[in-house]
Amino acid sequence: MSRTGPRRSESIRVAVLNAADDLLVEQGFAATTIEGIAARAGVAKQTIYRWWKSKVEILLDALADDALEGLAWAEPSGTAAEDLTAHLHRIAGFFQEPAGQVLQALLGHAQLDQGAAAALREGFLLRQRERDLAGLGAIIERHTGRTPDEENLARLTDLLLGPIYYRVLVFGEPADKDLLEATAHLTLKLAI
Amino acid sequence: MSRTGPRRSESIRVAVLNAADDLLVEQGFAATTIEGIAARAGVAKQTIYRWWKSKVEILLDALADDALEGLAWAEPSGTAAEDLTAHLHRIAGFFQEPAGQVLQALLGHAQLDQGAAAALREGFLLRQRERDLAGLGAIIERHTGRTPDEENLARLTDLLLGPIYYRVLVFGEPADKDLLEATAHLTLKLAI
Amino acid sequence: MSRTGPRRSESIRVAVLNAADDLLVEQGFAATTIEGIAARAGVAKQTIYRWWKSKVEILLDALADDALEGLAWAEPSGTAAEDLTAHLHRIAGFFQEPAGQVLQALLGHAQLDQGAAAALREGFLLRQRERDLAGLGAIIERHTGRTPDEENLARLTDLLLGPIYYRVLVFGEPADKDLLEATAHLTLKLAI
Amino acid sequence: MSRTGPRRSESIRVAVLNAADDLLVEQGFAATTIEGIAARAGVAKQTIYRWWKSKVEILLDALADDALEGLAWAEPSGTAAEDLTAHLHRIAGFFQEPAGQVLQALLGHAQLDQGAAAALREGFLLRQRERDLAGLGAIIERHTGRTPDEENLARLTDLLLGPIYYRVLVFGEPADKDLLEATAHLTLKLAI
DNA sequence: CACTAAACGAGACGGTACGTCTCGTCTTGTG
DNA sequence: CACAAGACGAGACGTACCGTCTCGTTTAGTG
Repeated sequence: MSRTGPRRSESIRVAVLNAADDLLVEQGFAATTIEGIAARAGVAKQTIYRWWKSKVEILLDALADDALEGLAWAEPSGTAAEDLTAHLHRIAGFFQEPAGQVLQALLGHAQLDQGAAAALREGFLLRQRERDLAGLGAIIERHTGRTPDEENLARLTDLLLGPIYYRVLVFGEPADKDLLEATAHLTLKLAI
Repeated sequence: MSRTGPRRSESIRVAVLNAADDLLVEQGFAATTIEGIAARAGVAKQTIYRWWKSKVEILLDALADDALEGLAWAEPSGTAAEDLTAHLHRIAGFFQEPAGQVLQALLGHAQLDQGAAAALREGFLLRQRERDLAGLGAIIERHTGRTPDEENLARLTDLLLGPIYYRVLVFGEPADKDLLEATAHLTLKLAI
Repeated sequence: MSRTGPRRSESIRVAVLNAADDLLVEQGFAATTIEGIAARAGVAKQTIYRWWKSKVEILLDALADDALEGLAWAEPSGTAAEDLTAHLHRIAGFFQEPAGQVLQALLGHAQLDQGAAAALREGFLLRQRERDLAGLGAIIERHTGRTPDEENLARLTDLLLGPIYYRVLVFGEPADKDLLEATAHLTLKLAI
Repeated sequence: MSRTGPRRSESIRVAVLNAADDLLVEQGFAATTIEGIAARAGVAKQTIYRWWKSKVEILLDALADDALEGLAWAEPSGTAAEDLTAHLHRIAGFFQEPAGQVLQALLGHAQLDQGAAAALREGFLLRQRERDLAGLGAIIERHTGRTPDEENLARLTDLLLGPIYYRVLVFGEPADKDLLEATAHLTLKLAI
């Protein structure tokens, strides 16, 4: 016997996530307040508090939809170097998009708040880590015929993704083409 | 003709920087408020606002003293690989110390606030970048006898430091020994 | 042709009135919210709003049953002074009972809300006024053989009841025995 | 050594009391919210909460200035009956003025809230009671040459003021001329 | 004995005000 | 004139109820 009464409104959920996204891109993280989101989404504050605990949760929700796509690995389709370089470009481009800015903000906030850090990890980063390991593993396997062991794969992933995140998070600017290619080649060199 | 009246009190400056440092480590960035710093330092709020524009500036000030030391490159003293690995360990250790936590917090906040990002860049990151370029350049030069050109050196620095910052900023945990060594070796391989 | 479907549930009506009564006595008027009444009565909010417009209406409903009895005039049975004094004691006692507290709260709220004042007047006070006029009139008539004219009777009623309400509403405490007796005697003195 | 720093702003105090007064008269007690008072007075909410605990305290403060004057006893100047009647008219008129409406609202709210009742008692009613006892006592003394004992005086005061408050608080309308005169005469009759 | 049709529980929703918190500015008197 | 103390305007916080609304479910009658 399912429960009675009205169900959670999907249109509200979407409106809130969009409002949060928009505010973050337009005004930045600090100005993205629950009140602001509520006003922008045309929704009562209490309605937001009913479904989300904090703006971090909202942004995490918003991220879940968009980032999985933006950071997805394409099917291997060329040489290993081409595939890797293409993926790095994909990442660099992602951080220019709204969803990428959301991720960047959440990563920033995670440095300042243990709880947010844990939530981001559980809600997004670990999942993404799996996909990164799998994506890189698939390319290596296709190229060498062998599946790298877990430990090596993890290390290779850090080597591959480290520099690009470093440029974005520390210097606030996307990595340039040459760096991406160098990173891809170097990672491959170690992988073989 | 020098002006009359009391001059800026150095003891207040130190008390404020220490209070900020302490609060950040003990309570985190969000709880490190100007009000809190003032109370902890036994100083009036207005006095702080007279000399600093924001808590970011205070922390930047605090960082200036400590981080330059914590992230300094030692004189080359062994093989290139040894020197690089040692420096990476130094960095990893730095993020466990108070000064490292201040830097981490400022990097986090920089993702959320354009102004803070610029201030951090001007006040610390660019200076540190120079030192990283110089430090890595010196090691390569000692090993190969040749000075790498600027472009290559920048790329090598990103490859070297990227993974370690990636692990700290994205996963909130220090890079493990193996990753550090792999990074150092790989960077060297490309450098030669 | 009478309509189909379930009829208004009497048990709900009683449960709501009791819940309201109880809450008022236990928690006070402000804490007597529609939500609280609904929860206490085990009833949906909408069900309450279907049958009552406000908590004032609910309390008025609750009063209707009890207060008519609590403020009723007994049959004249002794000397006029005795009867009057007895009735005043009845009133003083009434304000200690739950129903009396409900009336007191409604009188209080009526000072703050024109609509509630009107509702209380229509729903209770005017009816009670009639009964007070009649009750006092009957005693005077039995004592003097004459029926006082309306205007005089109204004035006498105000003189009789004023002090006791004054003590309750202004000082929050029941009138003492001596005041009640003095009031009764004085009213009689003027009546003759 | 007196303390440093800014002092409480008297102009703010006055602005808040006036705003509260105005709102109460224009919109009623329920619509007289702290937020509304703050907005109307051009003052931050926090500033209100710094100096007053609730809107009741604000209104009490507002009352303190005005009501002492509005309910003051004039110097005896005619016959006792004239003086008493004049004072009753004064009271009746007072309830038509803003200050009177404030008192009426506070009396109303006192029925609903123990704390407010106590505050009203302490902050106003007891003081006023003293003045009423003294005022009536003075008139009686001038008329009879004797000072009534305390107990009698209290009873006489209740008899004198009861009916007029009764008409206002229970029926929401001022007592008519005849009732005031009858009350005054009757009280006097008992006093002698 | 279906077939209405309203009553009912549950509770989501847009609002308003609450009382609290912290911000950055401004004001006042002391050393 | 730097400083402590702290009042002040501003505005977001998270909570409590408001009164309205939408859902299934339950409960009479009517045909």
